[in-house]
Amino acid sequence: MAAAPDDADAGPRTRNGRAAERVPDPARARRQEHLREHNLSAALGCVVDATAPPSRAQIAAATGLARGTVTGLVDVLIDAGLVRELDPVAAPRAGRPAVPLVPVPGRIAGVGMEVNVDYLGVRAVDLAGGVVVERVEQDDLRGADAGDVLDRLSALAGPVLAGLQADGVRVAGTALALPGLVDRVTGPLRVAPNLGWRDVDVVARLAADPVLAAFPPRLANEANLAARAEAHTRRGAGAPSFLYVSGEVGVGGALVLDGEIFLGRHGWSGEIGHVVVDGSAPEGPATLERLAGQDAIAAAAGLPAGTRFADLLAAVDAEDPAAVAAVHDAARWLGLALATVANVVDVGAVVLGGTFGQLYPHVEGAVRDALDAHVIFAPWSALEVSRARAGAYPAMTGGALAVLRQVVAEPSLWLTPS
Amino acid sequence: MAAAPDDADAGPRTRNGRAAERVPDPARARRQEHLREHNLSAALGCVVDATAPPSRAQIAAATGLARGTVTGLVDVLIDAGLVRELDPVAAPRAGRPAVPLVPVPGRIAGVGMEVNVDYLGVRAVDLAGGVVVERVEQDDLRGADAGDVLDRLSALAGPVLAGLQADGVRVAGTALALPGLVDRVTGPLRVAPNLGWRDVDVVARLAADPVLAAFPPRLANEANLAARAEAHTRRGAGAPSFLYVSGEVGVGGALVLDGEIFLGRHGWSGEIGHVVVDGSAPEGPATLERLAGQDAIAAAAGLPAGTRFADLLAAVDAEDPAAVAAVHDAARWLGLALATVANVVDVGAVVLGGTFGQLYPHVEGAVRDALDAHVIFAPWSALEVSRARAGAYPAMTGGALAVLRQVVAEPSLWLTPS
DNA sequence: TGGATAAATTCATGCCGAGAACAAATCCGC
DNA sequence: GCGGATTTGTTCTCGGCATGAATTTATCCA
Repeated sequence: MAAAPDDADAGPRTRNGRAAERVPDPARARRQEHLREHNLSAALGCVVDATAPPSRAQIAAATGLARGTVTGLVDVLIDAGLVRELDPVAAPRAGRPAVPLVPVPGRIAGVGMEVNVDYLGVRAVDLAGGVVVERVEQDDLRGADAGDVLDRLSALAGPVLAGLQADGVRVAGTALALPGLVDRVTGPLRVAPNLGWRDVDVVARLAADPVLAAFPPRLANEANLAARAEAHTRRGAGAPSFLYVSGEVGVGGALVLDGEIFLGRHGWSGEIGHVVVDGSAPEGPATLERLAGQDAIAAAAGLPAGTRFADLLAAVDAEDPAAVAAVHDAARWLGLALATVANVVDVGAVVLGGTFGQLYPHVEGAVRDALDAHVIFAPWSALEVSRARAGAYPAMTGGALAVLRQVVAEPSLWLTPS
Repeated sequence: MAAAPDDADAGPRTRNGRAAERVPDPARARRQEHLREHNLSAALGCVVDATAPPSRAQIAAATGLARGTVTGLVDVLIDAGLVRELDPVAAPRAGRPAVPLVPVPGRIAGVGMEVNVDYLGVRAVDLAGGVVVERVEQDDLRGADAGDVLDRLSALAGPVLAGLQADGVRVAGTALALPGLVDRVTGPLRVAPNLGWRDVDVVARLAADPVLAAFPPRLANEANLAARAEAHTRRGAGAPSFLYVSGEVGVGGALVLDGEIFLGRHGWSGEIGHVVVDGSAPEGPATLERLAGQDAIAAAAGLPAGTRFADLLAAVDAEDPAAVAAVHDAARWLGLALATVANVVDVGAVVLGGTFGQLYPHVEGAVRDALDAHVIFAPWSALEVSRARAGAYPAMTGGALAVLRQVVAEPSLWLTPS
C-alpha cells in the first residue's frame, strides 16, 4: 500500500480504503505529521461545515482537543488566510464573548462544471459556501458531438477560471458532472445514454484549452454530485444519510452515508434507474428508468414522443387525468425501487430531486405507500420522504463542494499563500 | 528477543498520576493517546489478519511506521501475551533472517453463537483464527418458543464459556447470529419470520444464565455474520468486497465493502430477500424470497410443502427435470436481484452461500447470465461469481470474528494479563 | 464596583514517532 | 574460510505536538 499519490481521488484512503471522515476517523492519524494534519483538518472542517460560525471553544468541544491546542491550530489557519475572525458577539450570558470564526470568502474556490441533456454550465463556490460566479447555457444537447460540446464547455469555463485567478481567487480544482457512467478518478466517460456519448476521453479533450489544462477535472456522475450538494444543504444536525433520486431524462441516484457519497469501486454506485422492478414484463425484465423515465411517463400520459418535461409538468399541474395517472404509476414504480434499495442498505431517508422533485406533490403519496408496504423495517423505522432543497443545478454546486472537500481534507497543502 | 528485563510493568508506567485522572474520559479522550492505540491496533491487525506470519520489518512496511517504532509496539504486544515470536526462518536471500510473529493461540477467544431454523450452536475462535471448541445441535426450531430455545442455547453455551475460562482462555465477548432483523447493538430482536419470533428481548433472556450474563452477546443478522466469515477466508490480497447471499429457508444477504460488513443505520442492511423483483405479479409485488426461497423452489419443483432442503438437493442432483427447472428459475430471479443491487452499490463480486452455495452448479449459469444482461457496467467490469468457502456454520465463525475484531481495534484493553 | 463566568492564551511537561547509527545474522563470491 | 553485501532488529537522540493548568481578557450581574 504505497503512498497513493492520486490526491485527485475521493479523499485520502484509510487502511480500509474508506473515505476519511473528519472527526471520528482514528485510522488516519498514523504518523506524527498526520496527527497535525488531521487536527488541522478537523478544525477547518468545523469552521467550513458549521451552520453558525463557531468559536475556538466550540471547536475544542466538538473535536475533543484541548483549548490551547485549538488556539494554535486556528492561528495557523488564520495566517494561511483560510479562516478569519468576526467581531465578538455579545452573548446573553456572563463571560468573555466568543470570537466567531468563518471561512474567508472569495479566497479559495472549487469549480463545478456540468454537461447535461438540456444545458451546460460552470459554477464556482468558495470555502464559505457562496457562489462566486456562474455561467449556464441552455440548449438541447441530445446527440450532439461530444467534442463540440466539450469545446463549448471549455469556452464557457476557461474565462471563468481565468477571471477567478485574475481576481486573486485560488482555484482548488475542478469537477465535471456528466449524466452517465464515469470512472471515479479521471478515467474516460464510459457511456452517457441520454447524451448518446460512449467512451469519450473527456479530460483529454478539455485539456486542449490552455486554462482548463491546468485544472484537469475530476469526473463524476451528475446524480452523485447533486446528492453531495443536497447533503451540504442538509448538514447541521450531524452528517445526513439518505438515498437521493435525480430524475432527468433518465433516472439517476446516489447513496449518501454520513454525509459522504458512496462511490463503490469505480464510482458507479447509485444507478437506481437500472433497478429491475418488473422482472416478468412481456418484453423482458424492465428497469425503473424504462417504466418511470421521462419518456415513459410522457408516453403513458398520451403525450407525443420527445415531449419536453415542462409540457408534462404543465399537464400534470392542470390535472390532466391521463398525465396524473401516468405520474402516479411512475411514482409507484419509483417507490418499489426505493423500497428495494432501502432493504439492501438500511438508510433512513429518501430525497427526490430533478424532475421527481418538481413533480413532488404528485409522487410523494405513491412513493410513501410503496415504501411502507415493502420496506421490511418500516414498522419500526419509517423512511422519511422529502424533496430536494439544493436549488437549481445542484450537480454544479456538488462538484465545487467535492473539490473544496479536498482543501478541508488536506489543509497543509493550502497553508502557503501562493 | 522477548523477555528482556522483565520486572514487567509492575506499575503501569507510573504516568505520574495522570493515568488515574484520565479515566473519566470526557466523551473522547483524544489524539495523542489515540495515536498510540491506533498504531498498536495496526500492528496487531497485521499479525492477526496476515495469511503468513509477518516480521517486524514487514509490519513497518505495511503500516508505514519506522522499524524502531514497530519494535516498541511489538514488545508491548508480546508482553501482553497477544503475540508470540516463531523461530527465525532462513530466507533464500542475504540478510538477517526475519522473526515471524503470530497471534498467541488459545489465549483470547471470541465466541459466536447461532440460532437458526434447523440448528443452534456455539463456536469459539482464538486470535490465531483457530476453532477452540464448538457445539452444535440439530433440530427443527420453526415455531418453537423463543424463551425455550434461548434457554437451550444457554445450556449449550454456558458450559462452553465456563470451560474456556477454566482453561485459561480469555473470552473477549460473545455474538449471537439470528435469522432476522436485529438492532446493531443489543436491541431486541425485531422479527425472525422463519423462526416465528417477534420482538424478543434476546439479551435479557440469555442473561438469566449466570455465565452468559457476564458476556452479553452482540446480536446480528445471520447473513451479516456469515459474510464476515467469508470475508475472513477471502482476505489476503487486500480487503475483499462482495455481495454475499445466504440462502436458508429465507433469503438473506450482506454487503461486504473493503472487508467490512456494511450495517447501515440499524444493522438492517443486506436484506436481499426483500428486493422486489416482480412488481407486476398478480398477487402484488413479489420479493426475491417469495420467488426463490426454499419453499417456492420446492413448490415449483412439485415437491410437497415443508420439504426439507436435503430432499430438494437430492432431486436436483438426480437431475429431476421439474426440480432442475425450478432451481433454474429461482436462479434467474436471484440474478435479477443481484444485478439490481450491483447497479446500486457497484461491487465487484458475488458470493453464493447457504443453500445457493450447495446448489451452486445449478444456479451459477443463470445468475451469470442475469448479471451480464442487467448490470449496467458489466461490459466494462464483469462481476465475479463464486461459491462460499467459509465452511459449515459460517455465521458462528463470523460472530466470533466480530468479537475478536474488538480486541484488534482496542488492544490497550487487553494489555494487562488479568 | 467587585465577583462570577466564560473565552482565549501561555507555558512547562512528557509522550511518542522519526531517523540515524549500530548490532546481529545470514548469503555470496572469491 | 573470509570479507563485503544485505536485511532484520535495537538503541538512542531529537523534535513535534497535544495536554492541562495557570493566567489573562472580556463580559454580565448584583
